[in-house]
Amino acid sequence: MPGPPRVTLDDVARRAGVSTATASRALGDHPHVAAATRARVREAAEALDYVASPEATRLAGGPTGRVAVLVPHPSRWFFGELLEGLEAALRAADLDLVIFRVGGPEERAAFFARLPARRKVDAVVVLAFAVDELEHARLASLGVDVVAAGGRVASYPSVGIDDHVAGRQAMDHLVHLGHRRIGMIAVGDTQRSGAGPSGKDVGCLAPEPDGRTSAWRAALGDAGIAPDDELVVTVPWGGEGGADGMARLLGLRSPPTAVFAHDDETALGAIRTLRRAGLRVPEDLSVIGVDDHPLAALTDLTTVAQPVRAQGRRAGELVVAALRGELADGLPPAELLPTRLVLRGTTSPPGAPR
Amino acid sequence: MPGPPRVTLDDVARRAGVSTATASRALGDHPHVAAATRARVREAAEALDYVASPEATRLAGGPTGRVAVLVPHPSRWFFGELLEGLEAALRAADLDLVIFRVGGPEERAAFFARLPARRKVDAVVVLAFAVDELEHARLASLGVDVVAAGGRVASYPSVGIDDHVAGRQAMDHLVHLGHRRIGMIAVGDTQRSGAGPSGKDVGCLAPEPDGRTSAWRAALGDAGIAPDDELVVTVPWGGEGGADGMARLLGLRSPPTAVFAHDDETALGAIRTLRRAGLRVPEDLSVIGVDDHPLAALTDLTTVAQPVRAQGRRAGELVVAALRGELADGLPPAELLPTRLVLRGTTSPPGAPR
DNA sequence: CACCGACCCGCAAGCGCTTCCAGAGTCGTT
DNA sequence: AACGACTCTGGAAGCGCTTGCGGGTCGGTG
Repeated sequence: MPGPPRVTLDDVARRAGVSTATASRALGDHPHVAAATRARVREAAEALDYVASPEATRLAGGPTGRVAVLVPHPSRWFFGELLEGLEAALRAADLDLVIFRVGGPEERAAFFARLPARRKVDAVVVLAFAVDELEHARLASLGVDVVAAGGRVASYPSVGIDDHVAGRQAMDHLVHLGHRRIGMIAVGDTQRSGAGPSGKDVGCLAPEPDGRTSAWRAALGDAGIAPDDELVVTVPWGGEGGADGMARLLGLRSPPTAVFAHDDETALGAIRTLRRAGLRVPEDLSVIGVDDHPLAALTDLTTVAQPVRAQGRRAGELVVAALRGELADGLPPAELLPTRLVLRGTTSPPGAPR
Repeated sequence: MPGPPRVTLDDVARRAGVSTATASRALGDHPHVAAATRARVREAAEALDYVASPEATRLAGGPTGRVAVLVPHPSRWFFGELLEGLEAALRAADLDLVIFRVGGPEERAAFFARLPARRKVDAVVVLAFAVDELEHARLASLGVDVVAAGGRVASYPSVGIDDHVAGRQAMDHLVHLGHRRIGMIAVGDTQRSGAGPSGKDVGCLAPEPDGRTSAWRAALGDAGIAPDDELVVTVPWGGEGGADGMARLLGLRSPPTAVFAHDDETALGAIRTLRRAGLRVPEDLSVIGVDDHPLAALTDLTTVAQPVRAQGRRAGELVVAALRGELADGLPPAELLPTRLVLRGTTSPPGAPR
């Protein structure tokens, strides 16, 4: 399968009647190339349907035009959405996106040990997971720019949401409705959360209070309610986790009248448990999540919406800026996109139909 | 950001006391290299933590080690899952996955017009969408192998499920429960469905009866029920589409007692409409979908499960085989993975509580 | 004991592109 | 009118690796 005869830069140059060097400069937007010449070369390239060989470009010192993205779970809505935004932004800048799945600890270890992205990309985007010191060092050894999206990793430019604020939006809503005993289903999946909002460390492997959980505590405190740690259960990510968490909460001597779930899928799991237990939502128990997953609208779930795709897009833009060397030095920028409470049918005042 | 000083093959060769050529052959498992020499070179490479520059390797005649994947909607579970399986299979073969989003017609046109993958990849994987003749030609001009996953594209090796069989599993279940008036919510999104099961054409843009819809008709026929075309509504993909479809079905003079939705998300949308209309599921109306989306389990939705990730993985394996030139000539293989009815709580005999 | 393969190995020619360096014009200035 | 300062372009040297080709070595034959 030799494919069609490849068009080389020399072909373009010849057709445009210039040298290879000039052709290269013309195509590369270098200064000191007459506008007319540049146009002629462009035209020739266009006519020949020329595409530079990434290998040769890179070998000769140029950029690869590729960026790697480290994604824990491509099949989850959150990551898919992030990926979609990222791809759009990078594609607009003519960059290709190479994906590397780093799900479980083994895959993760394998990735950082072998560093398969080595010398293949110009930048790396880390999607929503904490990076420990060792990993940070390995990444640094790649010698490329790194950007984090969907979560914060101190020391890298990043874009995400303020988990604490999002958590407050959810909790305050519950508190305003009159709930006093509010449970929280936290997710222990470190893959999912980034470093804490004030995380000074490179990463956080210890389950240091994540923003959403700290919001639970703070909201309660502000309302003059003593936080009861029994009301916080930590489960693995996913619907089943949420279901388990709810079951545990229901098993308490004094169950909550409302539950703040780490995210929508967890919330949906919690709701299934409630339904199976014969409890009505929101009459008997209110539930709120975070994300505004498309299925939240379908299941009438009250939630705190976050602009996921926009986070991906913005991260892509940061990458482009970094590659152009346009990123200001000093503190890496940490952009926080706004979240918004979306009222639907799974929350109501305690003990009262909506 | 120059990164660490790179170790070249020459360094390794020098350390092993051989020429670059020999070092290359030793590392590349070529014949005609003395075992002792090979060992010495290996050792030197190991000691120096040598990693070949993929660029140089490729430039010198090798393959790129990259494969492109064309995906319509990365954020949808179905595609994410496909991607995940694909990535795993390719990574195992040391191939990188470059993603190209080809959602709307414009993006699609842009992709095929610019053919950005040209010379950048060794193969292309098309995820679950039909390819028209023009596109097929463009793809062919890339001179690379093409594989389809999650849907069939005649003329390319592919892996997917038999939509007709899956549809029959769903429909037969409904028929066996005693339903006589069964509606179908089909999805008009051509992105989602591949060519019809008997598609001889390269692609199918016209909404030729897709497998699931033909199954609706066939199952009814086999049960001695005259198919009423009024009961088939076509909607755009997604929960909202499903909700609309259900509303239309409910508006019929004689509404169905059961509904077969194209997929789980559509089914979930349909259920929302039912709930809002005050109808109970499955007591008043049964609903079944296809996919076994993780949220189907959470919402207790009866469905026909399909092994999505496996489809991706298998497609990856086909790519690897193709790259090795191991694919038998002649008819491109079209693998069909099995689907399975998953009984849950949204179906029951008509007019009777479960 | 001379001769022929089989085996290994080194030399060197690229793969396609970027970039340093220098040459040839073109202007503007004193 | 002459000279420096630029602007634009071409020549050529790699980037790191693969591979065809030819020259040594060695063991095995007649």
